[in-house]
Amino acid sequence: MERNKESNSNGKNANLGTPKNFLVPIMLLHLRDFNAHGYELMQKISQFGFNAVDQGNLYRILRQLEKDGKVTSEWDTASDGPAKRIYSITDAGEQYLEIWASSLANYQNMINQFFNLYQPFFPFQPKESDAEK
Amino acid sequence: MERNKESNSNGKNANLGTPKNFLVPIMLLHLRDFNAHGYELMQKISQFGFNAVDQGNLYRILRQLEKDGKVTSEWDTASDGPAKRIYSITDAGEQYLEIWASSLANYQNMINQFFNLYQPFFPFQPKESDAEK
DNA sequence: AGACCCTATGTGTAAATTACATATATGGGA
DNA sequence: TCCCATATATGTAATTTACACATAGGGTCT
Repeated sequence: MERNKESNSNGKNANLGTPKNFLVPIMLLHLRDFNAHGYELMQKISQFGFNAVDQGNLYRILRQLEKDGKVTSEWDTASDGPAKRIYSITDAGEQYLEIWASSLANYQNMINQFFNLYQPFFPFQPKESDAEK
Repeated sequence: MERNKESNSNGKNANLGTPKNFLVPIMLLHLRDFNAHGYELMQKISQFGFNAVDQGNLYRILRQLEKDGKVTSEWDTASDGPAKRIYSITDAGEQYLEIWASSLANYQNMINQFFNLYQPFFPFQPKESDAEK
């Protein structure tokens, strides 16, 4: 059966235009500042501006990043609760984050271009609110 | 056989983080300003900041947009060369473009948040160059 | 002890999206 | 005629995302 298309009948448009793999740089960015396990990352990231983070996806990405040598992990069995897999970023991971940053900057420019063309007709203006007195 | 992963051996990272369906709002935006056929759109858009536009993808998107009632088309057999399918945006298309705009604004904020956290360590700064004198 | 919930990490798989290759046709110029 | 630029389109593999589900530790309430 067919899944809901973007614009479904109830008018909710959940996730138009989210960039591919956007979780990747966000995760690496957090891991650059502090080591963390998946569940912890998930909570921090959900306060980042996402509607929701798919945990299955998040754990899968972590495993893939590890396979690619961009993060490393080890079990923490000492602290309370179920064992946690603590992730740390590697040098390769930081370099990869740099590449991501330049890519995001590039896309940022595209969005700006979009709004440059868009605004003349419909002055939506995302931030930087009006108040021209 | 497996396709190239993002970061391939020669260091070229073609398309990290390109947003999903980004062609859609760009195309609608252009169609809002003037009716056009696919080939024409492709050329204008390739000057927008994309490395390359997949024409198969572009034509497929146009057909899908038409199926969804966001654009309409008619053949132009009068002018030179092969027949062109001229597309026009509909009211539904313009509304859809609005939704896209707010979605892109939202993502713009996320990127800004990203750079707010990223910069303290690595002052990449996408635009708005330094010169603090 | 058993039921229940929160933490924590994963796998299975269908759907959606993108990338790459290829097919077809018109018309102009050499 | 052959080639090239224009113009539209399909086939299909690879990638990415979404949604469902599985497993397990440890605390609390009864």
